[in-house]
Amino acid sequence: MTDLQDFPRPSVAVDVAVLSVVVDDGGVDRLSVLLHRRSTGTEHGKWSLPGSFLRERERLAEAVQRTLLDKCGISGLTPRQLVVLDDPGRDDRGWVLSVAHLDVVPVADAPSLFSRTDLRWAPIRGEAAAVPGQRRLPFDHDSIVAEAVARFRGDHADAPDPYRLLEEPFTVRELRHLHEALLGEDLQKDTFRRAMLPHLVATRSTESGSVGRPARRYRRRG
Amino acid sequence: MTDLQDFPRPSVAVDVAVLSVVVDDGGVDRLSVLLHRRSTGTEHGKWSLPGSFLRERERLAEAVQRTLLDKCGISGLTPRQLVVLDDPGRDDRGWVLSVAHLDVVPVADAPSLFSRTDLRWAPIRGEAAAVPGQRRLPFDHDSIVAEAVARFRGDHADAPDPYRLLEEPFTVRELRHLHEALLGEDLQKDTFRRAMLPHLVATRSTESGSVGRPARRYRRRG
DNA sequence: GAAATAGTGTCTTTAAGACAATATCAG
DNA sequence: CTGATATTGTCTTAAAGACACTATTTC
Repeated sequence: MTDLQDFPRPSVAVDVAVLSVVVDDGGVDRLSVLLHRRSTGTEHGKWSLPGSFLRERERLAEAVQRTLLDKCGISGLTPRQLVVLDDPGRDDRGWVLSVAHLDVVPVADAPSLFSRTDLRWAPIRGEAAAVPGQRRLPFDHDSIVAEAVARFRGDHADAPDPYRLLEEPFTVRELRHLHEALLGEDLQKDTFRRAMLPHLVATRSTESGSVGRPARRYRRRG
Repeated sequence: MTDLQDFPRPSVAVDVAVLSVVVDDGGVDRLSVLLHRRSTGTEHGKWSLPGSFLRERERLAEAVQRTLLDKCGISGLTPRQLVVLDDPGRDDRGWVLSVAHLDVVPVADAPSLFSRTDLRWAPIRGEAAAVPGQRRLPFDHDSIVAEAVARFRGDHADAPDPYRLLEEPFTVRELRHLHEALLGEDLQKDTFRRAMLPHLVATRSTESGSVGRPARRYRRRG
């Protein structure tokens, strides 16, 4: 029988690209990624993706949830595995594999993180995080962000808000604005409505208070 | 600075679902997965996916290639990462993470592996490997096979033989037979041709020797 | 009623699928 | 020429996109 002790073992970390749609300085909804920086007294580290090392016999998803709770105070999300980064030179500290993850914060919860100085929402330009004064993210975090954004956008091609950024029930317009923000392009309202309706169930309630005909609210089907 | 020694480290393995299209007993082309069994003298282990432990500072893809060379005598393939299996109880020997991979053997090379008693091509039924006398594969290898098959089939929806099972140049009919075998369903010949032609470039050469109008041979575009 | 937004009818354009005619080879 | 298979024409059907009309609200 193979003895596990015969094999050298790498450190294993998890890194998370936490995405959401938040309002930028110009008042525009933008797909953004949550960055974290270590703060020791008055010293600040570079902005990077939240991550941490896997603990003994811990599941990867649990490690991600623990990381988000410890570093960002976020809970209740559902991480999705993306890819393993295995370049032996990727971390100066030694041989570290990192399992990259994607997770998503509901739009209602995203603004609360603005209050912290060790966290920031960086808008996505193209497929990369745009941080003033910092060209790139450390390690291979830029490629993780690119992978997360590509996966996230692809999943929105035919399903309504599959990551549940919106609280139910919502109007078709809210849904469309969300999809437009995260795809970075405008969508035709009637085509979008017809594509999404089969995946939605109407509720009794309608929007109120605004001008114009009130919009019906929907829930996701299934 | 974080000291890596503070963290317990898991063993990390790679497992590979090697797929190809091979002729079964009935003379039918079938999508199949390559299984391996340990043979010590007259004792035989269960059939399972080839796999091994990651070596110090080794890349995952290299570990896969080394495994295939050592256990199956195969070289020259290009492994693709699928998913990390992280259930702490998945291996009785201890805490072992496994990075599942998909790889593909060209149809021309697949038959040569039939000669070995420690290897076998198991046809895929549904999304699982069918092995007479063995209901399931050990560990979580059945789920790796399912994941590999799903990924492999999905990648064939619009691209001609993306994993390069066929040697160039090939006729549209050979290409269609390949796709039919791995999808497990018949395809309409004219629709298939029109879907694939944009991704192919015609060569000067045509098939010869068979009855009927000779078919033109093509190469993949790009 | 005017303005605004929701929701639908329908026409146009494009793509997919099916069927069948034509093309080119071996014998 | 006959039989076989490749290749293409074209008709039918379905989907996507665009445009405009109708519906329901606030003011």
